[in-house]
Amino acid sequence: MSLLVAAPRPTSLTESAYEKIRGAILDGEVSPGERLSVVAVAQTLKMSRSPVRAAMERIASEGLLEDLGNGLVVADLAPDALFDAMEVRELLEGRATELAAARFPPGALKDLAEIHNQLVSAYASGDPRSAMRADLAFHQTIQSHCGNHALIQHLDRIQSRIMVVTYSEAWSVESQREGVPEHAAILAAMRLGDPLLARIAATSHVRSARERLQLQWTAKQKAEMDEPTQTEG
Amino acid sequence: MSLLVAAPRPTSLTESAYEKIRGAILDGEVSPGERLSVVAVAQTLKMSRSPVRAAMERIASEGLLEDLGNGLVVADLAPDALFDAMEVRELLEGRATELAAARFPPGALKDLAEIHNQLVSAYASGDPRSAMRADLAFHQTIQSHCGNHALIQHLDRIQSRIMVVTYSEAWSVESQREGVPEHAAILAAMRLGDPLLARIAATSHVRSARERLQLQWTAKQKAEMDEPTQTEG
DNA sequence: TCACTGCATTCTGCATGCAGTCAACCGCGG
DNA sequence: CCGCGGTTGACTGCATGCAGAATGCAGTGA
Repeated sequence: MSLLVAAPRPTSLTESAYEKIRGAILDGEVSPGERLSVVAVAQTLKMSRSPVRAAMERIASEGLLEDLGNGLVVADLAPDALFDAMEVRELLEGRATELAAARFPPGALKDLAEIHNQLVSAYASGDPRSAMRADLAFHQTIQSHCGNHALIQHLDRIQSRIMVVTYSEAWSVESQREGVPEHAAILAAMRLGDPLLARIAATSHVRSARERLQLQWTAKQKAEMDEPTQTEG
Repeated sequence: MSLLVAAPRPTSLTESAYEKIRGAILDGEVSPGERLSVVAVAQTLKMSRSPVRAAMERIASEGLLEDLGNGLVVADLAPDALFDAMEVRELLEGRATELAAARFPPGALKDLAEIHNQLVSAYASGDPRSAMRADLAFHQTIQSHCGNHALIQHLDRIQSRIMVVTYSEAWSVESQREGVPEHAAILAAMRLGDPLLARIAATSHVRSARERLQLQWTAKQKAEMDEPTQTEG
């Protein structure tokens, strides 16, 4: 929900609103481009505008909402920006996985294998939402043991932004299925406790994911070129 | 001031407050640990509490202010956290410099050389504040040409956090003087337009800076061990 | 002298009023 | 039928009121 960076118990209304709104965005309940008005959300959440407004501004500063002069819309990422973000993630994730491999506790290793199994079965049963969740949990479990909090924070943020976009139907989760063997490779590297291998596995996994998205995008572009807006012609 | 991520003209009071407060923190006008109350700042800035509060919450979400239950204090970083941040910066900066080297425009090259000269003369005249400013400008000039906006954003944020701490007197700017030849190496790599060389130069520069800070820290620790708080003994 | 208690001040967090602004919609003229 | 201006509605941004909580201080008692 709040991805990885631990959130304190919602002691204030603002905190509560923050978690709910952010959760809704990350869960794909509201889609990129969709507009969120303070008053509407405040009514839904049954609180006044102040805490809602504060929460939304905070989310906006994290890049999940975009301030379009009037109102706030769920942030979308142009394909190029998405690929840029994936590149940053590749860097950070590679390092985090490397660090984690050197100090990964056996208990977490079991958890990781379990999550991996969930991922596989989620794909088997054709449940993309669960698959994305498991995918995220897989990476977060590793990251949480890297021992560098700044690294975790930045990964958390960039993953959030990526997730919001890839949740949307525009990016078929299907193609990410190909990432499963790559996950297996990462898992194996963690089992071996081999930092270098882990880093390579993680890095190439993220890069492959990006390349799949890019392929998908160019294919879509081509399709639109061949068949322009149906209203025309 | 706002480091790198371009800020729109302060069209709203909130934006104006944001820039002023953030600028004050980054310029070291308020030190880590210092407390900022909304009402006090609002009076100073001659506006109501609402925009000030919004600005401060935003800055807090960026990690420059810390919410200590009551009030907001300028964020400090424990030494370990600082070193962690430097490690992230090393990763990102290396990549950004590599990307920039491959596409660095000649005009920017002149600017970069100019900034480098400013840095050198700032050290020569013993002006640490100007030196830090020039140091920052040097890296930002490079980063701004890396072509990856997400990368720039994350670098901006992590540099901000690092700056706030290193501005404080606890970290002698003096030792950073040793970084000058490293800057020269980066400049040379940019002149050559050699991405790999640029990356190595940038990476080792940041790593060296971190190691200098670490040395300084352990030395300070040792000194405190030898001579505990003067009130004792 | 030191510890404790009660008070007063101050602050945060939230609610709400108000003005300016933007957008959509409707009706009118060409 | 289409374009255009006016009107209405809604929403944002800012100001401010208010209750609860925390903090610091003064005064008292040991």
